[in-house]
Amino acid sequence: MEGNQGDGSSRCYLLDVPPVSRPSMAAHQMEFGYPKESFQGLGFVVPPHGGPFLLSTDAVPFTNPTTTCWEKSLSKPWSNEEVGASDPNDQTSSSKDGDNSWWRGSSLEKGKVKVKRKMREPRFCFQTRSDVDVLDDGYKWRKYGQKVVKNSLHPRSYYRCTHNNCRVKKRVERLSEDCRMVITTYEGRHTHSPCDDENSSEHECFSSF
DNA sequence: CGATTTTGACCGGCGC
DNA sequence: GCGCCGGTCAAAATCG
Repeated sequence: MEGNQGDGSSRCYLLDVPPVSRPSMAAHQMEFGYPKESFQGLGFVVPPHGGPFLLSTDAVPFTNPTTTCWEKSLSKPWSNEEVGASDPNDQTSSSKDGDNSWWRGSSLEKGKVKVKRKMREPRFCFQTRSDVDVLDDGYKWRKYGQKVVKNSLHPRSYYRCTHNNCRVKKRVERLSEDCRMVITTYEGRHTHSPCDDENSSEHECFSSF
């Protein structure tokens, strides 16, 4: 167990999103409460365009008592078999096997080895207090599944970035103890900037990182 | 009409 | 080896 997942670059952060938060938070998004350097210091893998994911309009700093930040313990160490590079920053690893077709890629040879796609993608887990499930982080997501998981009363939703070359995924689930708390887990890194998706001028600020 | 969501089935990994 | 569980696929339904 140990020694294998110490590397798991999964971090969790707790943010506090005011109840008025709407699916369009991005309209008035702002950087977390802290500079992106903070994330890097924590082992955060910053997406190509800069900072990680922008979420809350009311992000609280780590020093705030209501904020928790923990490293997500992975039951599965995301075996990084050969996906090699072992460096999540190595973007080539993600572009080599997927040739951008996440939706058709595996439809073929269904009976065969599905894929050894157990690559260790960087994962960030945010715990936010919000009444909306999907926080608008500037990217466009498409839901591809929903599952009821064992330890949670609420179903977990699976989303993928709709951008062509981007295979970033995210899982969204609510805490069973507190249905106002939403846990969003991002997996992978975007190969594009948010405004690339939305092409809505509102997001231009994203690319400034 | 195209894009997105829903939903059940399928598959692989892991624990027992 | 078997069963459980999480994650993904894909067809159908729904939405804009």
